[in-house]
Amino acid sequence: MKLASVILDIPTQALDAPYTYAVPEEGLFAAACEGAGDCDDGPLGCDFAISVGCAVLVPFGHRRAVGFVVSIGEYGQPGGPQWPQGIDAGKLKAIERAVSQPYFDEEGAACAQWLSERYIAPLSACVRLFTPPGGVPRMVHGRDGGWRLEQPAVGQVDDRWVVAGPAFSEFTPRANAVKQVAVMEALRGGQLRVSELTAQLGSVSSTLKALEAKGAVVIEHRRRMRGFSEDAARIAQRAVSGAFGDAAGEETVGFGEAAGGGAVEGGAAGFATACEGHAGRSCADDADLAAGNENAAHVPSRKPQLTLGQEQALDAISSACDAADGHVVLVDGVTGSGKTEVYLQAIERVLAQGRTACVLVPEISLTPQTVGRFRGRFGDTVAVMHSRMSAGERYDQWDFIRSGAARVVVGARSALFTPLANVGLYVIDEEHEGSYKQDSAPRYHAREVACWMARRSGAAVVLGSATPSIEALYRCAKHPRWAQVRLPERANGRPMPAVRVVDMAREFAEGSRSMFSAALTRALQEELSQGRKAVLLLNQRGFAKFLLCRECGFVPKCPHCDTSLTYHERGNFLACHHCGYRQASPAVCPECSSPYLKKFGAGTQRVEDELRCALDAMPGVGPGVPIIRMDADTTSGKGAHERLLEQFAAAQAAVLLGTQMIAKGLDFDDVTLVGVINADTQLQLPDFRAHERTFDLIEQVAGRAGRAQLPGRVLVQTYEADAAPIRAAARYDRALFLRDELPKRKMLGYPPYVRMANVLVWGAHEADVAALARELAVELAEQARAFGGDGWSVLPATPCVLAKLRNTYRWHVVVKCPADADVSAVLLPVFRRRKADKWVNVAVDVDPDDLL
DNA sequence: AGCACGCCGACT
DNA sequence: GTCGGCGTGCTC
Repeated sequence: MKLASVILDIPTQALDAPYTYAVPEEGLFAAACEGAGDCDDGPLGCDFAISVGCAVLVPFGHRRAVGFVVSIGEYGQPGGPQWPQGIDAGKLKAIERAVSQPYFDEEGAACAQWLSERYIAPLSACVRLFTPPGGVPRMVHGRDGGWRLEQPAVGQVDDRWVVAGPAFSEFTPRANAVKQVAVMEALRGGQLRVSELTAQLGSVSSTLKALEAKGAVVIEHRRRMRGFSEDAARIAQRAVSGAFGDAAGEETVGFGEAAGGGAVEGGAAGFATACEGHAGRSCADDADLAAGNENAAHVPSRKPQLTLGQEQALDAISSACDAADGHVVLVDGVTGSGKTEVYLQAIERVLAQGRTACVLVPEISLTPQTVGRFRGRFGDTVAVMHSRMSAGERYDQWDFIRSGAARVVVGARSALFTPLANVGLYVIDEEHEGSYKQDSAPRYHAREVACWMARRSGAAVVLGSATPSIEALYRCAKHPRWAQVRLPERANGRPMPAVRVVDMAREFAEGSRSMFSAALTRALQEELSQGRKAVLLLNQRGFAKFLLCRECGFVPKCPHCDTSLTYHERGNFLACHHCGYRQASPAVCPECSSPYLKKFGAGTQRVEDELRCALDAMPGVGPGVPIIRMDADTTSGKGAHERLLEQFAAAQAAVLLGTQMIAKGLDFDDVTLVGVINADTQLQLPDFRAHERTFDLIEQVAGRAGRAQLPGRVLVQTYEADAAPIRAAARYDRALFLRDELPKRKMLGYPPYVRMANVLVWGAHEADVAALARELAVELAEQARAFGGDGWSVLPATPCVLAKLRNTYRWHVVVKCPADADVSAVLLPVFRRRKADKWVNVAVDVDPDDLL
């Protein structure tokens, strides 16, 4: 008997296990659709073969449910589905039918399984990562109270095209058939969309019908690829206005050609052959899906001469690829060292071997410029996947990947789960970025998933960063499969801009109350009055309130944890959210007795107002110099991000004022000044990664200045001028930073010296939350003692730093174990046997990015 | 006794 | 997530 293991698409803890069903013999073959009247299941209306990765309809209790097949095979076959415990043969039900094409293969199923165990996450959530954007079939309540299967709203869209028919050349319309003449005339220039024809000539439907009956034209339905041409148009515009990607040592590669436009049939053939599986639908013209991005056609750009460092990096990557065992190469290169060019050439080699490449980029740097660099080199074989695309665009890209025509995928972390076959190389750019960690279940880290996938499939992983994570550096030092390559020089030979640290405590002592120091004000005036541009970074991360003495820079710290204490308005006390220590809030600075103890936190809006006043008062600057503000508020709309950058690029002198999102990816030749308004906020976050993030941020943002011929300078305002991360960043001295940071991490028990799991507990009633968190802490401690052993510890349950968020109270329990221990394996049983609580939620964050 | 409600467990 | 079984407790 053939069995299938099915994960139900019902996100409930009680149902989160594989269910075994019998596979009906006829279900293994796709039955051809008999006729239009037969199927009421939506647009596809056809049967699919039951195989791994399919959505299937299964009987479940008294109803039917949708699930996903994760394994299939003859009963008893090793590795195949298990016979369910306590179920006798008669009780085993059969899958009703498959309701979709396969979304993933056996490897995808294995990955979902691994994810659920590694990140202690629901299987259904892990499987869902692999499903196409726009959704999957699901059971819904009908109006009559019954249940019916609903197909996803998002699917493919077709355009109707008019092409010359078999009798095109012989046919001459009657002279008074004005529209027919016009249509025939228009067609002489080539095929056209019906919509274009309608726009030119008005209603043409009856005309076309008549022409089609005569055989003069044929109306074809062809799939449309959404989103492509708009993207390409924007890239072209950008190329003209002169702002482009991380392209040190290169001209505006590829963009110039793109601006010219013109249709080229690129990469289409593969899609046409691969799409024969679309049952019951004509897909001969799906080739157009790939070719339909008319404006996006690129002439492959020429390769620039590599620097010695780039050559070495490329060699290391080639060896990693040859090893075919999940080797990892960390490309540790300063901003502007030409990491992207290394990726491009490494990908080229992988493609030449017939394999594909998956490139991950942080969401915020996934701009048209970034995509343009890849399309410039690999043309229409590049698929793109990120959250700012519409569901339709993402669906089309997903399907394009599944067709096999896409050879390179560039996307955010979720691009790992697209159906790209035969991946030979995973590239993770800006590897240190926090956005590679998903903040909902499964809380995976893209780096870890890529490494797992690479190991399984004999691929290699390239990590790139100017500021690699401490974890990555540590693994390069310890792990035989990890290697590090340095690119210490910019590809164009320009020096890194000088960084000056401005001591704001001293400024304050000298009587300045402004958030802009005298040095920054002077620098702004000098640069802007000469028609150059400035980027100001407002570091908003770290909105947890803390106290800071404006005279000496003192910040109250926890005596046990070396994290800053968080200020609580209600009750006026300071608390450590790691160990629970608390003390009354001091009235004056404990160090210098100053009464100027400031609660920290300032919004972009306020900074913009103050900056406006400052600029208006400057000789040679004044109200004519625009301030372009980029933060979560001003970039929410589709394309807003690009629009703001275009404004900045187009302006003469201008200031770009923004949060984190301006720290990377953007690259303007005429930016000569970079200012960090408040380097401290992040530094003082009560979190173990606070110093690392501060160091990273300054290094990253410094790289934005003086990238071309004009020298750049960087001003970093801080109340903590002596703090190691700031001093080290100002000198581009990572070793100095690590000498300060690593001993602390080791002593206090933080990564990379330990592994952690953060057990989050949240709910509407704090008492319930606290009680459950304490209960869990006890249970986890017992489990750790029994199955963990030496080097394991479970910290007491405490409120999170962000103790109340959107009206829910948050507590957490931190588990630590040795760096080489399997924290998930020990904790998993505790959470698998736990029943869900009605009022209080629990989630586990394995290898958390922060403990907030 | 008859019924409303809520909790618990099954669901392959 | 949904449903049915069963216990509790209230009402006729």
